[in-house]
Amino acid sequence: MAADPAPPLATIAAALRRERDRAGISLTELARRAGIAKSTLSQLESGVGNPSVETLWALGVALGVPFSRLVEPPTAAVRVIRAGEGPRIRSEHADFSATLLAAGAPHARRDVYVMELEPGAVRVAEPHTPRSVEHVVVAAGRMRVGPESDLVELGPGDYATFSGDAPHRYEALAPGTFAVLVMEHP
Amino acid sequence: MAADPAPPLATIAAALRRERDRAGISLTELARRAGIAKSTLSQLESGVGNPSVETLWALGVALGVPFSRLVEPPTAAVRVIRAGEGPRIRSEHADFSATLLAAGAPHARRDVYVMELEPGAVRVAEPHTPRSVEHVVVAAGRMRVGPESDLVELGPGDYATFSGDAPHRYEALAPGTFAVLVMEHP
DNA sequence: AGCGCGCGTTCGTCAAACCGAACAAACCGA
DNA sequence: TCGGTTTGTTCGGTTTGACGAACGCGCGCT
Repeated sequence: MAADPAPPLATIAAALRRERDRAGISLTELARRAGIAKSTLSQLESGVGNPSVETLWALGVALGVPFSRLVEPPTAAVRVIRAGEGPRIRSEHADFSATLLAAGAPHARRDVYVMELEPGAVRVAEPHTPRSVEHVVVAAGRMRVGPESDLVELGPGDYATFSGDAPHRYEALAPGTFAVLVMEHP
Repeated sequence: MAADPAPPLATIAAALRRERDRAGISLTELARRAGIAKSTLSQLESGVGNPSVETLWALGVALGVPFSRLVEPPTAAVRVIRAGEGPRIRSEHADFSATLLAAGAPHARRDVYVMELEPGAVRVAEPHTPRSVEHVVVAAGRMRVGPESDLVELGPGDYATFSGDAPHRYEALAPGTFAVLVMEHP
């Protein structure tokens, strides 16, 4: 249960590079924003050296990413699991079953919502945090959800997941629609 | 979207102490397991000093906790949010509302399930991973859930969360009951 | 070309993280 | 009461991470 065996020297280097050019800034600029010497940053991105927490923290802040994105390895669009589909776990002696919809991304932050909406109204969400992922399970009613380019229709028990960093929508198709929404941002 | 303003010098100290005596081992012992000098550990728990990533990592491994539990602030316990309660986000121009049920624990792994069960059957779950947390939102029907010591009854839209490291149960009270279950383990 | 600017790397210096040992205090059994 | 053990803290010495300056390179001006 435990532990991460490998000291993440290389992981940090990779994460640092990745996040930096995602932000589209130069090494020099990042060093300036983080208030650290660019020589230090250079070495870190080269995979040598073992930064102090303060240093790495400053970089996390400057990059606008949660600290631990820099230290833990990376992760993984659009899937639908219809009610009754998906890997099922059955109890042998009870009327009970559970379906695994999404295995935990190791270090994602996930917020759980209940969402209610009525037909006619369309909620269009502007893209948020890059690499954020949304999960929806419809509890009652019907709804159309997903990225604008790939809308799907869901009924009770249906599950869908898609990237939150593109424009997407929620639209009820029946009165009394409500759903459980899990927003996962890295 | 960003950032954690406060450098976590003190957070680390606190987390270190907390996790260590949760493990029930002495400072000396922990230092030995982690392969660091006990003097170093002593200072870290005192809140002075700014550990290197390698050092902190070694401590994380020795304690059997995911690295970032040591650097991010702690979290919470057993709560019920009834349908319609809780902080609500309303759209001003649509029949839409969302309720935040659980703010993301920074680095929890969360698995999302849909669970169906019929009355008469009781699913009793043996405790799993320490510090694991379960979230349930009932989609349809009624169910009784929670730790054996504190069962609560939920209807459609109701939400409950509780610790998964104590014996707990799921029990349907009405036919056609199904729920969304989020299991979060650190 | 010649110049200036910003990029990222490399080199010496200094502060500090880490270490090992020595330390007082608390605890336990004889 | 008195040794022996274990607790966690404090004290020099060594290693090393972070800094600033200097460097080579590439690009866009004039």
